[in-house]
Amino acid sequence: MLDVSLLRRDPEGVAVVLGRRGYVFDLGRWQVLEQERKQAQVAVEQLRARRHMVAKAVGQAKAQWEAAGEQIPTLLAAGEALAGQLRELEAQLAAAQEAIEGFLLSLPNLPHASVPDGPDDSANVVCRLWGKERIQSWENLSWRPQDHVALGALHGGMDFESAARMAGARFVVLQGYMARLHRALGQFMLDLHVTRHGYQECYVPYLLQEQALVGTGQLPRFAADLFALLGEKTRYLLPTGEVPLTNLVAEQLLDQGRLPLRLAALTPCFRAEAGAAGRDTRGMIRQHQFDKVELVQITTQELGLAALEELTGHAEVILQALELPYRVVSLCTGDLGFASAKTYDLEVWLPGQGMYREISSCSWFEAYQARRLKARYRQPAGGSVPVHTLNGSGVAVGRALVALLENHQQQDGSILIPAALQPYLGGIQILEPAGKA
RNA sequence: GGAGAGAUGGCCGAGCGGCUGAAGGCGCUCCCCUGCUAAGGGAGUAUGGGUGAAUAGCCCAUCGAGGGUUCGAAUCCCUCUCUCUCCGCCA
Repeated sequence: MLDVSLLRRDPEGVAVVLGRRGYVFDLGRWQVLEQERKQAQVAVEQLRARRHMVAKAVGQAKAQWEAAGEQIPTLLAAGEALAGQLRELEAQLAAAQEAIEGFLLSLPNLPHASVPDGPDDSANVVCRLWGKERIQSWENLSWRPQDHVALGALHGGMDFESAARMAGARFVVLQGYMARLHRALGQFMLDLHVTRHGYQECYVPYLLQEQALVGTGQLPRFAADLFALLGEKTRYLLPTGEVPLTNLVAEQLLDQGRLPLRLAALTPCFRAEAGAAGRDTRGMIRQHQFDKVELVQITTQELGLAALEELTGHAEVILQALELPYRVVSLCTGDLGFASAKTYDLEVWLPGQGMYREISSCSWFEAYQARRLKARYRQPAGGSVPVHTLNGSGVAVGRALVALLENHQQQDGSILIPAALQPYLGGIQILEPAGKA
């Protein structure tokens, strides 16, 4: 949610900045809503003030019965009339406020000044590249690298058919060392962030109520991306660990000394992928269910932007440790997520497909989520202000598995295990295709 | 699932339908005192909103949430949510 006082002070300026991300701010509608709200509010408050006076006068008249007792019936009648008027005006005010609330929730965040302008992902800016030599070595190869689906078939243990039979499209069953490799990746990542980057490990609910998803910005706009559960009370499957982790500070007033909070969790994620019909149907790239290590930081206004660089670096360490080439991309205004002020995507190189694919997305929400969540901190000078929230994948487990298979394959289809991961696989250094060893 | 108790400010905790935005304590801030520390004395200390040039006034809202009764509700009634205790069941 945007800062309401900023909207009141400078709606034209807000319209310009929102225009950078291709969002058309309805200035006229905002002004009408605001005027209606203001009118209704002033009227209601004046009436309430009069009601207070009357009610107080009744009390005083009763206290001095002999002197003022005869005024009571008049006062009661006046009060009754006021109460009737108030009822009507309060209904008007409530309607006006509801309209404003809905309007505010529908507005995306303002892109930060450092975000490049552009209409879509073609205008994203590559900030840096890691593992260039590795990518070049793929180009000089005498044999053709396979994609992870082919490698999965070769090794066994990656079963899309069984998954489809029981769950439908966009699911997978992993078995044997594929399943173990998947588990090892998640454990390795979470351990690294906890022991080396100072994140607090969290275990969180996977079923969430509407309010939590409104807080982080998935609702009300993106309900179609979520899985909702049937039942007497609507709950949603988490689309990302961001939602429970960030909601940890909802409705909280934190001491500045406790910030920044660094939180991490390994959770499944469930996405309806409603807008992606027919896209990435092959393999494990785009699934309805996947695991992800999520990093969340809760910090101050001063530290917000720097925390984005730090958090992105934390995600990069994972890819470096797994020896996976990647690039860091600054999303342009047109590609920026709804709630984000600035986002870096980490795109891993997939030699089997000859392209980069997103494996992590690190975003700084400024105070946008915090206002929705009512998450504030107390400043030493006094006063409380909304926190800044950030999150990033550190990283997506399924896609990491894909990247690992494709990047560490040998000509015979065997997979070399990076040194950092070996302790999580009982010291195994190489996975041989089924039937070969 | 059954029976009962509860939800008040940063925290703990009092609160008769009107004079309670809310006693008292803790914490915090400032001042005084003591050579340092500890102890002591004094003052202050919620949030959001409206109207203001204003971080000045004045006004409104907020005592878990939402309804209701009333001229007037933290206080009475109803519904919901959550917490606690006991019983049952369970990984």
